[in-house]
Amino acid sequence: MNQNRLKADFYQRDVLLVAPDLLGKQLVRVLPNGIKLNHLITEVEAYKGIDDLACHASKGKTERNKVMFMQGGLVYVYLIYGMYWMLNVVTSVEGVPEAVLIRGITDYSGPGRLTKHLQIDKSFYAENLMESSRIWIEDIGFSPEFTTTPRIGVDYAGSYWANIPWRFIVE
DNA sequence: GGGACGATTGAA
DNA sequence: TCAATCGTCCCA
Repeated sequence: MNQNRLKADFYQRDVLLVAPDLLGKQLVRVLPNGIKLNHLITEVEAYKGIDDLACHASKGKTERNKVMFMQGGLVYVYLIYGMYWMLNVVTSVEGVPEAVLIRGITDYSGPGRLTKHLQIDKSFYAENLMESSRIWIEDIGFSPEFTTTPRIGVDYAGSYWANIPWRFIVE
């Protein structure tokens, strides 16, 4: 089993290649009680490097975002508005801070709603998707059509970065 | 030590 | 339209 699990060669590419490629992939989460949850990824956003003013890495490396500077294939989670955990997948190679925010999966729309369903919290910070036994992503041979739009909730980044079409949504 | 703010959500 | 709710970051 798990021969379909995505590995380093998938994650350690440019975030603008990885983000749309994650659409239609299967996110697997094994809960503490052993229940296995499977959902297809339906919506993502790309956050790319220190120049992208909407990306947390644009303010330099901090305790919160340091995992973005590590190798692709790790998990970046952080708390937003004091109550929602955001699930991100780190991409590219060590030293290049990029990540994909998982904004939607089948049956659950919204980044805060899906992490609540999947029981994702701070304990997943820097979790390795290529080795973990409680969360990983599989290729089921599905590459859906998708559309792009500007990213959500990043108006503070200025018109250029707030309007660049780096949100990817399954049709 | 203090204060402002955020890659959201659901209810009014 | 707006409150909930708190870790992180920046300034003093």
